[in-house]
Amino acid sequence: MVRKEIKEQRVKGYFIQAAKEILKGEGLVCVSTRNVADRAGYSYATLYNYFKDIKDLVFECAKEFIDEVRDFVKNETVGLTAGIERIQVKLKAYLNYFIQYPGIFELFFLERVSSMGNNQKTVELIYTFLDKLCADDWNYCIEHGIVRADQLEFVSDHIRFISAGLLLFYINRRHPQEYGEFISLAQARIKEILDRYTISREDNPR
Amino acid sequence: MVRKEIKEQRVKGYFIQAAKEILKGEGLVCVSTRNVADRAGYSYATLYNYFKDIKDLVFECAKEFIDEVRDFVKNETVGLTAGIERIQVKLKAYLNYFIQYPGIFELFFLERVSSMGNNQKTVELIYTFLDKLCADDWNYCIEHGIVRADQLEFVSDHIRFISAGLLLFYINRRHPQEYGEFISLAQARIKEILDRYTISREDNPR
DNA sequence: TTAAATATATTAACATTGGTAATAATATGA
DNA sequence: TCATATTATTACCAATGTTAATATATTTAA
Repeated sequence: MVRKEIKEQRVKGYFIQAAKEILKGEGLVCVSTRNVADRAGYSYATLYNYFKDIKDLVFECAKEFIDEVRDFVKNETVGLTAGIERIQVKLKAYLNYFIQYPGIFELFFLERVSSMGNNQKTVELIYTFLDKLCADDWNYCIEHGIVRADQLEFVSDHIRFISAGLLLFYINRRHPQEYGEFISLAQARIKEILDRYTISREDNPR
Repeated sequence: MVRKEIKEQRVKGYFIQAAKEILKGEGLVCVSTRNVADRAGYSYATLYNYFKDIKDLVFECAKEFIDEVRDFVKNETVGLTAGIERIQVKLKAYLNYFIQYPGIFELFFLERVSSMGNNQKTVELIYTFLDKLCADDWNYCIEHGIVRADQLEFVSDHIRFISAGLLLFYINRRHPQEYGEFISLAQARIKEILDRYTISREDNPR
């Protein structure tokens, strides 16, 4: 019966919505069965009719947040054409999203892998997400001789590590203390990496 | 009375020792009042006569682990003289320590800042630790014109961010999957950064 | 040395978690 | 309408952090 599945998806959605709201507002630590169920308008035990356990629910949220980050970044880059400059804008938006919702940074990068059970696919999705986000731009850069194809992996990995490191210290350790300082620091650092691994237009033979 | 304080320190030490063992072996998640007290040979409530709460105990451990990492790194660099090569060796040892004891990485970098209460000094100690570890070497490099003084902060920060990012993805996300791959990746990346910000001996005017 | 005072440790209890099983309520189909 | 299947809830359990009351050592003073 299809009607049954529609209903099931609907109720699942209520729980996911509630958990997402808590994650965004109060962070992972506040996502408890009681808390989520209260907000969804159900008893906490009902949650177990729709999710294996609380981690299962949290990872359903993660999946949806991936789309949300993508949309957020897309929204910040409307009208821009592919290339190094757009990578910088995308990265800024990417960092800003996690600063706005530290709970989601926590969920994406800090949550213990042990607690993810069989959600390895979601973990992989998160890991490769930044690369996919900038894939068009990297392709453009390679096609136009702005980045050497054999250096692509190194530079994109480098940016991934730096971004995670920056966010980790800013969100989790308050270094630097001010947002303005963080963002200018981050941008300078990203610019430096991109400069290092790109061939400027003047030098570009084509 | 001094005797009283000696005894107090002694019992405190038993709890800290027990907690450290659990942290090293099973990680932060297993450090519970009951678990620690059992291992220390006391009731769980006794713990509260010596520590404000469980986080207080955990941060006492953190302080001791800082010394432990320092010793570990020192031990791996006996006989080496100050300079870029020693920084590389120190960084390798630093990374290896956290890979050997992921629970301590978790404690140092992943534990929520909110749960640290008034231990801001310890947080600061952890944050500046890597710089202090390499301070002699950086000084040597500046004095010998190997590193430009005005670039020191940038490069040492860069290394901090990259190290944290590398460890985060390896320990918490299993990327890359193999230790061998991780260490060669990490070393290549650190070497690249150091090369970029150092003036090679041949180029060195002195 | 022994009784009072102090310090230390333990038990009992509470609240909050995640999670399960039995039960109640509701919807579905003949 | 009534039996059946589905869905939600209550009542529980075990583990956690934490506190208060109580028991047990230890020290101090007579």
